[in-house]
Amino acid sequence: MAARRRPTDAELAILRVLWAQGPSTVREVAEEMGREGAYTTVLKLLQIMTGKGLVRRDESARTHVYRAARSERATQRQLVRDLADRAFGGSAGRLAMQALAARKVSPQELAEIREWLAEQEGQREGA
Amino acid sequence: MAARRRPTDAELAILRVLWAQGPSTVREVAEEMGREGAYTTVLKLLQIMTGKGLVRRDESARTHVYRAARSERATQRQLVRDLADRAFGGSAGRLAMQALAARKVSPQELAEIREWLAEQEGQREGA
DNA sequence: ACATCTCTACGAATGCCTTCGTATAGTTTC
DNA sequence: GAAACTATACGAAGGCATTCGTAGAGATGT
Repeated sequence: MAARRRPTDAELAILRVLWAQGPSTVREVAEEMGREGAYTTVLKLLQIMTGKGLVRRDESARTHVYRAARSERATQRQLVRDLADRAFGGSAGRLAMQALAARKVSPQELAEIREWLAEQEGQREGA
Repeated sequence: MAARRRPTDAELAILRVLWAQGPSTVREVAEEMGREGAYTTVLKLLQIMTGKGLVRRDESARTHVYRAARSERATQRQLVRDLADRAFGGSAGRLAMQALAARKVSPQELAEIREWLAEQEGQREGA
């Protein structure tokens, strides 16, 4: 198995479009990205990403359709783990704390965290 | 002012040593990093990092002493913001949730999060 | 003084990322 | 069927990251 590398910036930008729009053609991706992506640049990136296994390509039609190989969720988890390892001594908890301190957190997110915390405590008591 | 770029992997590895050990010579950094860093490689990196403003160099002695220009905290915050922007639509809260889901969180970290949450709610009620 | 050790500086090689231009082939329109 | 359009493939350039070798200045020990 190949060691998993994290997506580069340009690759991530493309993945974001694919996650938001679902399977897309080169043109659809390029247009969504606006001036940031000349058509052939996006095409080249998608070809490279296909080689890396970051996206899957449907070649049944002449105009190929690309989709993200891994879910947004899974990719986010990978990126978080990676950052935790590189800059937080492997501690996801400390990373989370920095994230909470770094920006305003919406009420909804606050509720989710409260819920998560309650879940954790429930497990603790249950054990 | 130059736009702030995030430290590369190799740069971050060196910064970790400087944060842990405090101001250090090239040799001290290289030895701490073990076989990962041939002496001149570390030297070159530190020279480049000096140019970028990532580290400060004390040249008063023949053997230069390097220290991190920014605190570990501040750098972590920058990296978290950066990742939030690139992969979480700018939402630090969602990043935090993924971090909490990604790895086991220690009891101490759990306590810190509980504390943070209480603080948030206190602010809300106080307002 | 000489050999030896340590330090910095510099250059160059390698490889990846990103971008874009051009070639080529299939499709549509008149 | 010719022209115009749209698609993929490919190559190459430019830049940055990373690594290491070598040169040369300064210190040290005998």
